[in-house]
Amino acid sequence: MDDPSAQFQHEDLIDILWRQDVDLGVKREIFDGCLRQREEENTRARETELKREQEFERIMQRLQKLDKETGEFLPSPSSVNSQAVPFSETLHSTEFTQRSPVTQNPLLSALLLSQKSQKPPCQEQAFSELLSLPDLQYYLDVLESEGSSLPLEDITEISHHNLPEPQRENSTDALCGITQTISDSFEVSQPLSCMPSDPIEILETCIQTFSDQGNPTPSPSNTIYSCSTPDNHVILPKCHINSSDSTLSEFCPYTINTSKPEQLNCAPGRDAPQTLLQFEERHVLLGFDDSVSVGSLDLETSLYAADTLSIGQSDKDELESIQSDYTDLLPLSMHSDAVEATLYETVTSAQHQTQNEPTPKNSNQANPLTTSRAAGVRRVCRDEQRAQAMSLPLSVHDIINLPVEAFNEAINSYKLSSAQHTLIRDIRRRGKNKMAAQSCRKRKLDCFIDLEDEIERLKREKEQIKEENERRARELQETKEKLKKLYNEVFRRLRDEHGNSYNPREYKLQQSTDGTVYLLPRGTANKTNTPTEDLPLLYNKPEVQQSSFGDCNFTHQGP
DNA sequence: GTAGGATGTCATGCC
DNA sequence: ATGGCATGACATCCT
Repeated sequence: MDDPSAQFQHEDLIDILWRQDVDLGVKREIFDGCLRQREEENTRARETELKREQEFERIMQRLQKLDKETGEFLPSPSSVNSQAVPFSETLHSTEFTQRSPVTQNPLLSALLLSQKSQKPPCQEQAFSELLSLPDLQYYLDVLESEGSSLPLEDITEISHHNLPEPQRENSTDALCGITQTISDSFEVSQPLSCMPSDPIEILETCIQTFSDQGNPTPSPSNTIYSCSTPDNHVILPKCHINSSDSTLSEFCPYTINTSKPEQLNCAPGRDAPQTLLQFEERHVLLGFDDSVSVGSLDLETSLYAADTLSIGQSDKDELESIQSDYTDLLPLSMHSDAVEATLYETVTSAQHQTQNEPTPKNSNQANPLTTSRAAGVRRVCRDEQRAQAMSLPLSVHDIINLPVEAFNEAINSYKLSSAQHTLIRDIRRRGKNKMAAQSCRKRKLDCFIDLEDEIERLKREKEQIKEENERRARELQETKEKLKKLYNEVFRRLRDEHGNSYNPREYKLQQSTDGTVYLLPRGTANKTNTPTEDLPLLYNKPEVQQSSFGDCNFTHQGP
């Protein structure tokens, strides 16, 4: 401490800290002795290193900012500093010394300071060695000249290429050493956002970390904030995610799973809180975004938020998909009529509002597709909700549509309870019957349509037949008229052997089936078509007789 | 409040 | 015997 003013400030700070703890029985020598012993150990080297540490601090700040490339949400510079600054600097913070229960406890404080005088120099020694490297100095210059926006890899690349050949390997090693040292010190390797924002927690973590230096066995507190597990599962105490805990949501980009996975296969309890909790955890496991999975409140918020926006068709489809997912995943225990009505109101409200038109209540202009879908939201999903509630291993679609053999193999491959077995059979039966009913109704409708078409066709055919009949009746009438005229003409020209005409009231003409025409006296009922010998044969085959009646041949027989 | 359409579900018979 | 299909009847929901 060559600078008298700096030393005065240091002494002043010690006095302030001591006065805070004097009521707790801490002697002045605890502070003074430890610090002075430490000051004696470091002396001038410490002074120069402090400068470089400040430089390094600046570097670390910029390195944290550079981490934008990973898309990670970085903590505030204060928390970053808390990680990057050596532990001795942290202890000098008045905020920590005033607030931390560790430093407020004289025994812990003394122990802490004694550890500080022993352990931290190892860390500081490493920093000193690193910062004393010539290539690191070059790296600092590069940082100064290139600005703070370069990613770490780029900076490494630049420094590596710009460095003289012998220094390149050392520079890379130095950077790796820096990052390794930091990660070793705090066991925070990936999302720094998972570090606690509370300085007290940071301090306690650091204390535990430094206390465990040299002990390879990870203590719970050592790994409690570790975010670098391979499967990205954040090891944290129970983390309740809800809309009110926005801070935690921000600082926990990876959702936390504290339940065993196999628990999700168990049938959920009937009590709503537990079901809701499992519902949330299921979302967590499925990797849903927090904004969607935080619960019904947020979903409703998102749904209603969509109300105020003018969204396109794709958005509407997505919204409906979300709604479908939501209703599909809604546990059966939540499926009371009230909840159902509320849900439906929510869904239909969103749908109506997204169409930017007034609610078509009791209006015939309601979009049939929308209303049909709205009804379907409730109806179609019942079995899906039951399946979800019973944690059936097959989807409803598969349950219904799989062939019998595949279906039996599938359900035999799982160990299902009797309730699950019954439900899966019922779902298949209902699904099959549902499709059968739909096809049956469609057939019936088609049948009605076909019958109506047949009725129309038959009506048209009937009209045609009627017209044909009328036409033929007219033709028949005309033919009859012609025949009557012809008959009268024939009868008028007919003569007996004396040249007298026959009386039409006494005789008539009749034609047999073989074409022969007979003159029959009226009142004679010739039932047969066979000509008799006593009947006058008026017309016969030409070779039999010739008569004088026109061009016809008559056979005349007297009465 | 009521009528009517749409749909789901059950019961039953048949293959 | 079993499963699927067809269909009438009823219930429910919605307009």
